[in-house]
Amino acid sequence: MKISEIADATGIDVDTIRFYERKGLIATPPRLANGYRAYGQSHLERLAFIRHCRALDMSLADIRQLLDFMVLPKRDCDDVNQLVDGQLARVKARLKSLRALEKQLTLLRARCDARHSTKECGILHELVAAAHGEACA
Amino acid sequence: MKISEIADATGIDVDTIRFYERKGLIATPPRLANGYRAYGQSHLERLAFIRHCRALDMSLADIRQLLDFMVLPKRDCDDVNQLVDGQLARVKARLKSLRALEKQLTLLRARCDARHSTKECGILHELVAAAHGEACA
DNA sequence: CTTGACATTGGAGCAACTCCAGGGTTTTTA
DNA sequence: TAAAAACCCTGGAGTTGCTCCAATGTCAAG
Repeated sequence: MKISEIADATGIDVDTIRFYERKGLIATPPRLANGYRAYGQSHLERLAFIRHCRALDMSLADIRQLLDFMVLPKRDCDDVNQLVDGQLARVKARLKSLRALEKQLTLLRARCDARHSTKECGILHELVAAAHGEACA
Repeated sequence: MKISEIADATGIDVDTIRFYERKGLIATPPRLANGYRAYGQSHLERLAFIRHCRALDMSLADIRQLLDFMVLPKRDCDDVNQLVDGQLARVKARLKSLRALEKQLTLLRARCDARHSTKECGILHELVAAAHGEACA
């Protein structure tokens, strides 16, 4: 497989694949006579795995760990569990703060629907006032 | 005010304040005889405003726009509204994808509670299988 | 035989900081 | 009073996960 073919097969950008190689996430593939990278089944599987984990928003560092776990089976999989737990915790935390954010922004947006001069803009007023309040709190 | 004082007052890191200055988000403050930056009330307000907007997860580019709107009042504040709407849309989209993510991760996590060899780890199996499915879909 | 699509490399750029070295200044403490 | 700690300065590098670029080489089709 040439790089664009494996890119199509995995849905990962060509540049990104080369980037993963530089980062050591995938093995450097053998080359054809012309110097083109020649990928095989193992690369495809590894890249598909990476893509799936990235879709779960895992960091490359975490993914690297998971890949290591697979290659070097340790005594137990507590490490894997911890990793997923950590990721889940991060996602939950981010969800919480985003929900608060949505509320704030919705309130803010409600401040301005009618008025029509920037000087009088309810949103800007609100932002300034809120900033004031925060600075002096 | 010296930089660490305004940093304390606004809750923004000293390095970040200098970074904002380099980026042109705040005016370059006058200097004391010894070359230290000397901030005044206007800087404080502007920084507090920036901090508040950052807390709403707005980009520096958006914040720059808001600051411009305040200084140069235009005919109406549709621009401000659009900006906030855009931000709200981004937050909502991110929330949606994070909720899906949370579900996925929770399911994944449920795969492994008991088994205890990495070779047998339900999570890893699941990730590999899912990646397979995706690659062949 | 030229045109176009692909491949290679190294390096720069993005956001939004964060940290560092290597210097100078001011304040505190012994 | 002197040494130590805490602050300030600058310019630049590092972070994450790509993304895009130029300059060059290779290959398939019309």
